[in-house]
Amino acid sequence: MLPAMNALPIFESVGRHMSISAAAAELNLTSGAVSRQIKNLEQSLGCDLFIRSHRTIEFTSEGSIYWANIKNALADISVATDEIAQNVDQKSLVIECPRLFLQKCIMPNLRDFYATHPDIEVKFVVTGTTTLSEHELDGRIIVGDNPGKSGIGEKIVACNLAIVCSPAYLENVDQPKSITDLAQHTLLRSAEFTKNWEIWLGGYRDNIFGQSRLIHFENAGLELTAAAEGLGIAIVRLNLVRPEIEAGELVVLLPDHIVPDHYSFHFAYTKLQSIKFKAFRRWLRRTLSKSG
Amino acid sequence: MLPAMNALPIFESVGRHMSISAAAAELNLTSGAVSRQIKNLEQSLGCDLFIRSHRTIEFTSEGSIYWANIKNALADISVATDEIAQNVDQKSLVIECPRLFLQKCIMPNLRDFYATHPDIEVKFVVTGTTTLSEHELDGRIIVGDNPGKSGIGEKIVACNLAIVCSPAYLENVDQPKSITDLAQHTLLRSAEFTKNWEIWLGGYRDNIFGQSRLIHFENAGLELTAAAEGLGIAIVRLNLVRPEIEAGELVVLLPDHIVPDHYSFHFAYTKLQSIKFKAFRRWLRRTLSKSG
DNA sequence: AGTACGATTGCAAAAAACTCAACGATTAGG
DNA sequence: CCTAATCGTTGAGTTTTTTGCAATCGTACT
Repeated sequence: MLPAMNALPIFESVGRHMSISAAAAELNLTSGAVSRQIKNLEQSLGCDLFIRSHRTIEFTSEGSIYWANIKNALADISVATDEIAQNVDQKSLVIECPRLFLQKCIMPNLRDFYATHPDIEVKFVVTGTTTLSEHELDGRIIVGDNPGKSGIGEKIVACNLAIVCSPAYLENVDQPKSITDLAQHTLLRSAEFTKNWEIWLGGYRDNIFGQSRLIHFENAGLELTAAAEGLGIAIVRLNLVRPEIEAGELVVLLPDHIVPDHYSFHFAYTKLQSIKFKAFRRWLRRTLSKSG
Repeated sequence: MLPAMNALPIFESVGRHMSISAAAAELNLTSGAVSRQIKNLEQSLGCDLFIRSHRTIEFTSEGSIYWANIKNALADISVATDEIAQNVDQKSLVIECPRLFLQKCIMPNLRDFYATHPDIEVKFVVTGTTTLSEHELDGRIIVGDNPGKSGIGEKIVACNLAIVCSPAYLENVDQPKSITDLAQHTLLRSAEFTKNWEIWLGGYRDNIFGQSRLIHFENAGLELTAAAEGLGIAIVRLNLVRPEIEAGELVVLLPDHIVPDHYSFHFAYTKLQSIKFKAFRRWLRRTLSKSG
């Protein structure tokens, strides 16, 4: 009689760690999911595999015997699989994304990714810095929804547009109370995303741009630094500067006027057949849904 | 590296039969499902396991090696599982159902069930013939929906009420053209389901019963036999007499007046934890959705 | 007593597996 | 040569299973 096959690797992990939560961490699952799988396995077998006490678990005699057998069988399967599997996935994943997104959203979490997926190598490419053809790219993170492309595009995290400045900047000028007040201010602008101000200002665009002082920067990172230095008002994607806001280095102006937007992740249907790609996508979505 | 575990028993079966459809039959799946599982396995491994030609498949060299290894590992798992699994399921399933349903719907298909599940023993109990307490029963098939009971109840097959007689009966009398015409006829009635005529006649009940000739039988099977012998008009559940109708032994009278009804299957939530129960339920639903 | 930690569980969401039906390719029979 | 039948594959939609989240339980430690 064969048991629920997909519960076996989970059982093996739980038995090795002698801990539901440790197994969950290893397998990138929640402890609830692992707990259920074990429970289902036990119920289908008709006998307990673990004795639950306090906050630890230990094998029953059946569990101990079963674990040893399953461990060996899984090892055999693993060896057999490695023998014939030619890692289509051997080359690294290539993901394109905007510079600030890479710095603020990916980098801080990348250590976690490599910790849980030591076998997967990901290469990030900043949008616009290289000319990669479509098929050299495994996935692409962009602002908004990609129009007119085949494949899958999914929203991964909000990146609402807001305007910010440093507290120091406000010491010298009147705090703007409405969009029209911005005509009296210094607006920081980056060449990378020239549209952001236009989108945010909407109908006020021509009016404001005609009167306010503009300072241009090469990229959004510099714009942000300038804002932190008190040079003027920058337009930013809110989720990218959460730490600076929490630290008090930046404050959101006109918080009632925040324009919703989001990043999305795009890739070809066929990518879903790659185990490594799926692992990365899973991690990406999960990481951003927590931090975003 | 571990592959998709639940694809392995499928792969083993396909390799043993050297046929997608034979494996599908063995596993109670459609060939499409099996085909996909194999394809997914191949894609996750990054190499083909079978060569598809004409309408047959054969192993690739990798497939052949892999199959032998997987077969052994699965055998190990199976042995290990049998070692510790104390078949909670060892006792047979007990299912209660109406007599005619058993004869007409279950019996004709039971051979198929035992062929695909030689390890599962099912004991059928005719409703009303024994007094089994609730917890001795694994499931119950009844007409209509079970009111006021906890657990799961699911409609499994239609059993619309219709009236029938043999062609021979019609030779001696005028064929009824409306419900009121039944007053001039002989109505066959069984003690098992006394309500059927009442339900079917609805508002005409008192009127018809007062005038027509009634013959009572002990059970629905006798009533049906009597109808086939030309003794009168019987009320039956349409799906139970489909063979007789197709063979011309019975004809449906007043086919515009068929009262919809259905059998349903009831059981406790906890039964879903038994592999054998789940296999039976699956078979039951599938069999009846085809034949019903 | 209060807090902390690991395991469990109800519920809703996400993912995977399955069925159905249509289709393509090939073979056997007429 | 054409028609019917068979086997495997595929697209679309549905069902089942798995999972995450968050609340909860029970015990140990402070």
